[in-house]
Amino acid sequence: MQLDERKYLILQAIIDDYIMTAMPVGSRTISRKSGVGFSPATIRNEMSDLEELGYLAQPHTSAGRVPSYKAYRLYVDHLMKTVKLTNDEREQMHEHLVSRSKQVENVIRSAASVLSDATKYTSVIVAPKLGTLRIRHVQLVPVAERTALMIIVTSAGIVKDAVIRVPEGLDADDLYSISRILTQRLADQPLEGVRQAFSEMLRDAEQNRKLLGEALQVLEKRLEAGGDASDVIVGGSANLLEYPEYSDVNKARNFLSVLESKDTLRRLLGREGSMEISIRIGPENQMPELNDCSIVTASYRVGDHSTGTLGIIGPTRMNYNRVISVLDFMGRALSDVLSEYK
Amino acid sequence: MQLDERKYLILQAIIDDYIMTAMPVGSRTISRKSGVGFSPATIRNEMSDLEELGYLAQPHTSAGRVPSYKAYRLYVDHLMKTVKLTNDEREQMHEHLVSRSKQVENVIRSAASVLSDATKYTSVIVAPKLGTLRIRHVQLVPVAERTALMIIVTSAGIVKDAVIRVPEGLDADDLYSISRILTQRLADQPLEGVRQAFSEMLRDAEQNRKLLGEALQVLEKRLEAGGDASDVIVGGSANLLEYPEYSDVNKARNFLSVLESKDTLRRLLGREGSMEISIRIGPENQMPELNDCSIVTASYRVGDHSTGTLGIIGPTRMNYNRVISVLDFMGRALSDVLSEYK
DNA sequence: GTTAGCACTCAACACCATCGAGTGCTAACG
DNA sequence: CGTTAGCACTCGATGGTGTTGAGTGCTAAC
Repeated sequence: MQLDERKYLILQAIIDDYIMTAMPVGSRTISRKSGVGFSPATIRNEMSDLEELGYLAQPHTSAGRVPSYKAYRLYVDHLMKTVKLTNDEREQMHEHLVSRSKQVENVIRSAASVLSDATKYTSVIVAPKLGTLRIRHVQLVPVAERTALMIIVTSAGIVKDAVIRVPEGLDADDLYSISRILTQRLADQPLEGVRQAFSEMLRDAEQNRKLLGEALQVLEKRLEAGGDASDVIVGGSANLLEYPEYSDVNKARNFLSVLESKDTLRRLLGREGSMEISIRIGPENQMPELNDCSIVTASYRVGDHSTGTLGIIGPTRMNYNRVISVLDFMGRALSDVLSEYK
Repeated sequence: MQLDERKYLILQAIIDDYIMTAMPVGSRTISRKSGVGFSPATIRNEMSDLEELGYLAQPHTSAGRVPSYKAYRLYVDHLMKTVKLTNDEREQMHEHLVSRSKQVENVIRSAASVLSDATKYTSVIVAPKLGTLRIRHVQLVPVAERTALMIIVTSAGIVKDAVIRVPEGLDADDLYSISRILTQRLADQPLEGVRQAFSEMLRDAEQNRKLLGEALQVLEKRLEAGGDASDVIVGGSANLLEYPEYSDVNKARNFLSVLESKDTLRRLLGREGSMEISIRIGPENQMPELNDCSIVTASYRVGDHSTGTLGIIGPTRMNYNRVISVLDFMGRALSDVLSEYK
């Protein structure tokens, strides 16, 4: 059996309704809707077909139908009519985003709360991937006897810092000289390439071998760890309780636990890196805990590289339309704000 | 009417039981308990007295009694027998705490998750108050044309950074010289006194007035804002859903919203600064949303100053005993770890 | 002063009838 | 031949009813 025009129309109406109400949709409801000129009986026949095709499911015999994952997939791929954000909304969001300090972490934090406010779902943002950023400046700052803070300023203005041990007897001026050398050598290198650069330096400057060795180690650890917990920011986790699908405390707890595990989130969001919007519906997430959730992500850039991800997590019956518009806009806005230093 | 020995005993037994079960406790239950050698009837009489005195309440006529806030207050003040943590637990917690990077934010993050793991409640930690920290080093790092990052290393090793605009034509070396001057002047000053120091410098060095003016402004803003969102760290928010008092979704949402508002949390925790443990039960929190919650806080020090707060938020019937032991231990452990730089 | 006994209260639970939204099928209609 | 009205059927939701049991308060006896 093929899907004809009318089946599309009806399926769309069902999904639209279900997204709003979270209640199984009956034939009468659809029939009454504007744009559909058929009697409940006709609709019932079509619904029966759609069920057979795997797009709809019945919770029980005498209930309406609910969309299946397959239906959502079809919906986001073909049926959805994109809505635009009003200029008002855009302005408001943009304003919130730029109003705070320019520090990257703060910008991202603001972005997360703007996202969750605008969508009423939970938002997650992953900070720029370190590997793709370029080093702008390296600075060693004395902290205590034989201890220094290594600060790395990148093209995104982000500061990565780490405490390292330094050989005895180096004062602030020594550290500055070393910083200068480090900066000269490493400036404009992507963090990824930093390793070779370091090894070259090790050959050159024998006397500072120990210091550089430690700095290298720390850097490497940073890189492979992929950043720490502060790099994944969650906004609006209270929103999830607004939706009836999480009024079951166990489901809600499940969801919350996922939100607390930053590693999992990073993994979930960090899969693809294109500018396009990625939508994963229910089981497509490959995580049993998130079988009833959808994740919509977009990515943002710092400078020329696509580096970070922003996303919305919500029930499968989320308002994809709205979420996509918001994410798309915010992705661009975030890229703009963060690329300002470039 | 006065509370005699037996009334204390019974009240304690009731609270202990209620903390475990969250169910109204009846006279039989108490009577059966070891240590109480009276029949249910006797206990009933005593319970009736205790109710009249305001220590107990009855949800409805034919139910058992539940402790009132007044009872919890009495409990934590007088009745509670302190339990010690096992050495095993102490070691385990300490290990988790020091295992990660030494960066202050990471230490605090670890501490929050250790706290919530150990207590099964939600933990909140407020980073050291800036005002009491001493400046160790100030460094300006070029980020882009006319933009520099001002990094302030404090006695706790914390880095406060802020983007500031600088006059045109200053290169890295100029910034370094300025940093040196700043460091010389400001080193060992508490952040609180920084303002006067700055004004003095403004008089001295006319030519850098603009730069310093901006730096001063930024610093001031930082100080009065009391830090940004990253200074309040919440751990184990999923834990709250373990308790039947939050199986009502609305209550849970209430709670979650509070946890998301970092400002509120800072206010809630930041009230007192003594090393002692502070316990606020139900309405004592002065926040209607938290009428069913208790907040137990301890403070930790960096160096000599009492500066930050760590706390547990949970239902009023929380296991005060355990929570207090854990907080006390963690307060000390955190102080040790953070004061290492001193 | 303590306790056994007893009548009373009331939430929780199971049971049952009713209601209504929704379906599938069939037959009639244009 | 597609569409629709009509109708019997299903089944969750709702609300009323009776029962159960935990718990109380009171009184009288120990």
